[in-house]
Amino acid sequence: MTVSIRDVAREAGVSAATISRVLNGHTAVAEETRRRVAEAVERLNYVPHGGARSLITRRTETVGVLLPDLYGEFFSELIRGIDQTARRRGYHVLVSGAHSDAAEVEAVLRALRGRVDGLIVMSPDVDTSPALARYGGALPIVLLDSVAEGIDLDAITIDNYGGARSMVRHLLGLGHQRIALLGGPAHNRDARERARGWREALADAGLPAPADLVFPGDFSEASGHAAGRWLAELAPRPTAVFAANDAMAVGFLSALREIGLAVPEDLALGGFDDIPISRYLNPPLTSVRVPIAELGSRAMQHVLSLLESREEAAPPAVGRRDVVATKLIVRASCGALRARTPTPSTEGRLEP
Amino acid sequence: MTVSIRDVAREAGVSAATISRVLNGHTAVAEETRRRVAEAVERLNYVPHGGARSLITRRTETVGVLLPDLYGEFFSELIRGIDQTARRRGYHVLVSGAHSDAAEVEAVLRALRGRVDGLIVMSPDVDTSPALARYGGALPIVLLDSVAEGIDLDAITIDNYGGARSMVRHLLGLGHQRIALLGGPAHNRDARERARGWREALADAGLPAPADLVFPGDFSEASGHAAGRWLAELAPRPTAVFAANDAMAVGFLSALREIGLAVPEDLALGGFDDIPISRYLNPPLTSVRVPIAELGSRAMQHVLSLLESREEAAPPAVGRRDVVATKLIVRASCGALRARTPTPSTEGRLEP
DNA sequence: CGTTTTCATGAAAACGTTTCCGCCTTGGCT
DNA sequence: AGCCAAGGCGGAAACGTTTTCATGAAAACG
Repeated sequence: MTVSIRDVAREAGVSAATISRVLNGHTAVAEETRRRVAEAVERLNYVPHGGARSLITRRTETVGVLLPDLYGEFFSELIRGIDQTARRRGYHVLVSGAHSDAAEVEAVLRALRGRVDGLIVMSPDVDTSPALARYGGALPIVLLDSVAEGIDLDAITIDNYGGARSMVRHLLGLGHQRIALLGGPAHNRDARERARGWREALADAGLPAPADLVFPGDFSEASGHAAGRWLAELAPRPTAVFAANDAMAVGFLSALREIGLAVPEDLALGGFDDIPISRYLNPPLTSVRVPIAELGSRAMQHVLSLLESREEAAPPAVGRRDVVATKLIVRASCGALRARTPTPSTEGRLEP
Repeated sequence: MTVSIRDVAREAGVSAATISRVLNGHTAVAEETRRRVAEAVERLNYVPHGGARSLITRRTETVGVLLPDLYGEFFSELIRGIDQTARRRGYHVLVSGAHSDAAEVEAVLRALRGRVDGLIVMSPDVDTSPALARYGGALPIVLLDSVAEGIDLDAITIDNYGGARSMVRHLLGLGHQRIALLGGPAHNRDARERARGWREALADAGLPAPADLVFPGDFSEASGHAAGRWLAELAPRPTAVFAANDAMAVGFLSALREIGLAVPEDLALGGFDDIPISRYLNPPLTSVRVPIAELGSRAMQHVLSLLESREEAAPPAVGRRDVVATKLIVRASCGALRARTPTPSTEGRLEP
C-alpha cells in the first residue's frame, strides 16, 4: 500500500541501508548508485516515514506547546512567533490549548511522551510544577510567563511590572494623582504583576493605592464595559485609569461614551498590550507594547538551544531567565497628545 | 535512562506483552497480575512511548493543520475550535502556519508523512491541489475555506457570499443606493466571495457595481484607514460602505473621524466577521457574524469521521461539502438603530 | 478419570527507519 | 607482486511498542 524504504531498495536494486545513506547524505555513495536511487525514489514517489525515523534517531523534531485559554490577538501572535522560528529551524509544533487545571496538564504531558523533543509551557494561572516534575521527564522545558514553584526551569517572561510602572509614572507625570486600576483575573500572573507595577509606581510617588480604586476585571471587553458603571459611582472620581489590558480598555471606552465622559478631557486612560486596533480607537489608546510574537520566538529559540546543547553535552548558550522588555506607546487617550492621525510615523513613542 | 515497557516487565516479573495488555485492556489479565503490573508501572513512573506505539498501530492520533498567514482574532478562534474538538476526541494537533506558496505546502506535507493521521488544509490564497494530490497520499483531508482544482476533496466553507449579500440587502433596505466596497486581497477566496455577494445584491436591486466604488484593501486595519482618503475624494460620495472585514472597518472608522465624517449620519457602514470588539466600537459596528470556532470544530469533526469510517470501511457519515452559515448583526453603524448600550441582550440580530 | 474448552501468559514477529560492523573491491604505494 | 587504506555497500540489530500464535494450566464436561 504505502511505499517503504525497502520497496525503493528493491526498485533500485540496492539495500535499504543505501537508500537511507543517499537520502541523509551522511556517508559517501557512488555517483552511479546515487542516481539510480534518486530515480527509484522519484518513480515510487517515496517519502520517508517520520515516525519510524524518530524511533531510531530519538528525535521527533517536534516541540510541544501547552497553552492556557487565551484571548484573541495574544494567542495568534504567540503562535505565529513560535511557529515561525520552529519552521525556520526545521521543527514542527504540536499545540494543546485551553488547560485550566493541573490534572489536564498532566494528562497532556503523558500523552506527549515520545512525540516531542521539548516543551513550551504557558500557564499563568495554574501551578504546573508537580506535573512537570513528574512527567516532564528528560525533556527540555521552557516556561512562558508562568510560575513553577520548587522546580528549576528556564523561563521567559514579559516585563509586566516594568511596563505597568512606566505607564503609571507617565500618568503621574501628566499631573494625575488619583489613578484607578482595571485589574485582571486575581490568580493570573500577568494581572498580578501589572497590579504590582501600578501599586509601586504610586508608592514611589508617595501616593496610596487603596483597594477601592481597583476594579476586579477579567481581561475581557465585557468586564471593561462593566467597569464603566463602577467608575461612574466612584467618588471622588479618579482623573486617570490604567486598564491592565487593552481589551478591557476597549470595553471601558465604550461604556464611558454612554455615560458621557470624554477621554482624555474628563478622564485619562492607559492600556496594556498595544493590540493592533488600539491605535485606531477613539481616541487612540496609549498603551504598553508587548512584543508577543517575539516572546514566542524567544521561547522556541530557547527550547531549541537547550535541545542542541544537550546533544553536544555543552552548557546552553542562553540565559536561564529571560525577560522581554515592553515599551510605552503614547497616543491621545492619556491626554499627553492632541488627537491626530494615527499613522506609525507620527505616533509618539517613549522608552520607559 | 528512560524507562521502557521491558523495564516494567522485568520489575513486575512478567512479559512485555502482559504490560501492554494491562495498559490497553484489550485482553483479560488475571487480577493478581494486573495489580503487580499496576504497581510496577507506578513505581517506575512509566509512560508509554507514543511514537513507538504509532509505528505498530499505524495511528498517530494526531491531525495536521496547515494554515495561511492569518489575522488576529480569526486565527485564535479557528485553532480554539480545532483544538477543542480534537482534544475531546483524544487527538493532538500539529499546526503549521503562514504558508504562502505551493512549494512550502509541499515541503510541509512531505515532512508530515508518518506524523499525522489526517489533514486540515486552509489555503484561501494558493491552490494546493498539485501538492495534495502528490503528497497527500492516503490521508483523509478536509479543505477549509479553500479551493483545490481538479481534485475531489471534502471541504468546509464559510457562506461568504450569502453573508455579504444579506449585509448589502440590509443597506439597500435602509434606502442606500450608492454602496461602496472595501475589498480584500484580490486572490483571496473569502474576499472574492464577499465581493461577489456585494455585486449580486446590487444587481438584484437593478443597481450597477462599478469598479470605482471598490477600494482594493488587504484585510488590514491600515488599509481600512487608507480607504478613508480614497472615500473623501470620491464624487459623488457613496451613502454607505461595506467593508469586507471588520479590521478594515476599524481603520476606516478611525480615518472617517479624522476627515470629519459621522457614522452613520454622513455614511452608513457595515463590516464582516463580527470580531469581539466590533460591538464596542464608536459607533458599534453592524457586521456579519462568522462562527469561526465552529468552523474549526466542524473541520476537525469531519476529518475524524473520515478517519473512523476508513477504519470501519464504511462510508463517511458527513456531507462532502459543508457550508457554515453567517448571521447579520445589526448595530448602530448602519443607521438602522440609534446608538445604545452594546450589551448582548439589547443588541439586534437578524437572520439573513 | 479422560477429554475438551477456556483462560492467562510468553515468545517472537512486525511497524519503517538508521547505523554499526564487516566484507569485498579498487587503487596506490613500496 | 604484495600489501594496505579507503571506498562502497549489504546484513542485521536496534528503537519501543502491539499483536498473533502457541503453550501450558486450570476449569468444565461427559
